[in-house]
Amino acid sequence: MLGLLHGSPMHGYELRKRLSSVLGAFHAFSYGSLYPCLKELLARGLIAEEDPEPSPRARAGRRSRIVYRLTAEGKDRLHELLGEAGPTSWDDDGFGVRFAFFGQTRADIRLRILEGRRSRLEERMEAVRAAFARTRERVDSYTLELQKHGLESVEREVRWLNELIATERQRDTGTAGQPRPDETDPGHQSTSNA
Amino acid sequence: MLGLLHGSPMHGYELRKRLSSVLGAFHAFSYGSLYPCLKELLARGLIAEEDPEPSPRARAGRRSRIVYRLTAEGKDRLHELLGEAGPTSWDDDGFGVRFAFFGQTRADIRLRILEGRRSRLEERMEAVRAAFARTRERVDSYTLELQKHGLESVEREVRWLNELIATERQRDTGTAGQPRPDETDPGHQSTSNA
DNA sequence: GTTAGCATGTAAGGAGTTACATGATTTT
DNA sequence: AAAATCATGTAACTCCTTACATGCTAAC
Repeated sequence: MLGLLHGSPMHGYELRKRLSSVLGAFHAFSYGSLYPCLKELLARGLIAEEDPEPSPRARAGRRSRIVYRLTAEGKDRLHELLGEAGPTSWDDDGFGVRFAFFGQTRADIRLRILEGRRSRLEERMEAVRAAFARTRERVDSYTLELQKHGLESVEREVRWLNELIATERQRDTGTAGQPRPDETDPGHQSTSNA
Repeated sequence: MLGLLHGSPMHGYELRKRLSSVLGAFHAFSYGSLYPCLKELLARGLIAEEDPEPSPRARAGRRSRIVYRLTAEGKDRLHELLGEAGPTSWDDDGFGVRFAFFGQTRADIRLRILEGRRSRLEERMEAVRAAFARTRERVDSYTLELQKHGLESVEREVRWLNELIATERQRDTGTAGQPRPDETDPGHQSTSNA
């Protein structure tokens, strides 16, 4: 939520829609948790109500939408969270959220997160492969097929991470002094950029 | 848990280890939920305590391990659950569990579950692609890359399902009268089978 | 005989959902 | 003006985890 509000001020209802679309693959939140969360962030001073700009046509008692914006403290906390190491940044959700806001993250931290995620996946692969070897003869072929598919998915993600890491390194060393604001896109093939 | 106990009677501690290895990719359970669950299944009569076989060396008050076995009612309930249609059988967890016990599931139900999962994934892909087209120009390249990777993962699973479905259909029509207990393995490439 | 790991259990609490309640704005 | 949808919020509940408490069994 802090990450989305960093982009632009928003009200809760829209926040939820964006949450579903940006993090849709990982997680969505119901209003039952979203609004209490906004409340707490407000109490902690990380976000603030945008005062309703006194535009010509605005009615006095207009209190339907409540637009929140990120405070300076909120910005600090956001970058603290995005840069945080540890288990929370390696699991599916934690990594996904951090990656989604890579655009607002320092290059060295990006690299650390990508590498952390890769190590974690490699550990998991080793564990699965070990269990694989141990139980190979005792499980039916469906279980085997499932495990194989899972393993290949993880292998695929590791290859993806390798590409991203290579691209990050290249950008780091190759264009040290000349930041290129565009061209942030790591080796893509088809998606037409506008 | 019913599925694992269908394989062979077990005590809670071991049940948890198997749960982690079979469903590891999807979910693991802590003892704090496992033992209460066993208790409830016992109360509902779906499992029963295996009476400690009076082996020569067994002491009287031996109450360290409690081995549970599936009752007839438990077996019924298991097959009812595995064959159940609806959302619970299409999400990641639900499908994973059902697939893991395909060996104990009727062929027509297997097919229905595979096809249900495929439809669900295809719906999701359509939704993501739509969001993709809508927001393409407004998101940074990292978000785009993430969505692309997610989409490709789903596409990969759909291809996997297609293979499985084809294999199921083949087995259904091709070898109607002659069940081949081995050769259950659908078109695999590398894994050496013992 | 003491440490390490097996084995069972419970109580407190975190995190999020569902279902409900309410009102404002836009569309038909 | 009715219906749909936008928008905010709360209370009860579900599900699971963490942390703790307890004893057994095997190894050194």
